[in-house]
Amino acid sequence: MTRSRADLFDAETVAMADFARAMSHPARIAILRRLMEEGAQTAGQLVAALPLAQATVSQHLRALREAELVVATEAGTRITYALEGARIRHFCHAFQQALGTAGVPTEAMRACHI
Amino acid sequence: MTRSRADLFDAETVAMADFARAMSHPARIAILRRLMEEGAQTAGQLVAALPLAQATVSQHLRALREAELVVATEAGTRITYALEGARIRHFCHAFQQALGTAGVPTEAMRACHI
DNA sequence: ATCCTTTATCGTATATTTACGTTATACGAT
DNA sequence: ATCGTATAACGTAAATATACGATAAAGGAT
Repeated sequence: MTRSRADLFDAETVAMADFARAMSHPARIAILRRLMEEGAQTAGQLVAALPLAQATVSQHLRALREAELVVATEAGTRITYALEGARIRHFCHAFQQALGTAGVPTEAMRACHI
Repeated sequence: MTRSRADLFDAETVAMADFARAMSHPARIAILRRLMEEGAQTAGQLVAALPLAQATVSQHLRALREAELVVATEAGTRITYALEGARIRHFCHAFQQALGTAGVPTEAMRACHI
């Protein structure tokens, strides 16, 4: 990957790839799904819920923070994570727009019963 | 990643992560977007459209094939790639369902003008 | 038969990711 | 002040991903 990325592809394409990459590990998907289902959770709660060492979960949380898919708020010694709802929705929508209608019969085709 | 994956996470979570991983490189996003916008393309057309060597594009196409996001059909010496529309739609929908409504005000909240 | 085109595969160098033990930091409780 | 808890950051080994030249395989054209 010598020096590819922003130089070689347009910004929108790179942004979509970065978003997908942030989601490209089961642990990170599991974290996001859990935050969605249970609401905000502390790092410790997430560690307890995942089959990985604390250091590893912390590393995945950093990746999600850096991709701005979650926000962390400190309260004393605890750190609570919550979804960046707006940003996640934005990208789900972008994917839906860009790719989510692939091969869907058009109005005209359906009108003709093709 | 010593031996994680299917052992440690549920199938749905792994499937979503695998889909995201298949999309996690700008070249692969660019390929998918192009197939969406221009319709099916030969490998050669995709090579011409991307700032990467033929071998590299071929490798990205294999990744997309293995993730079943595209299908290849041979015609003589040419190989034409097309989107696996149904599968892509399925996952765009799955992400929308699982994460795409994060932080959206509920009916009840909106009714109360919160 | 020979040559050219098209595309996949091989080999390989480099970069990135993942996992985890260990250590550092910072807060709260005693 | 000391100790325990909660978390991030460091260091590092192993696995994967990325890029690309070179080569192989298979059709088509002459």
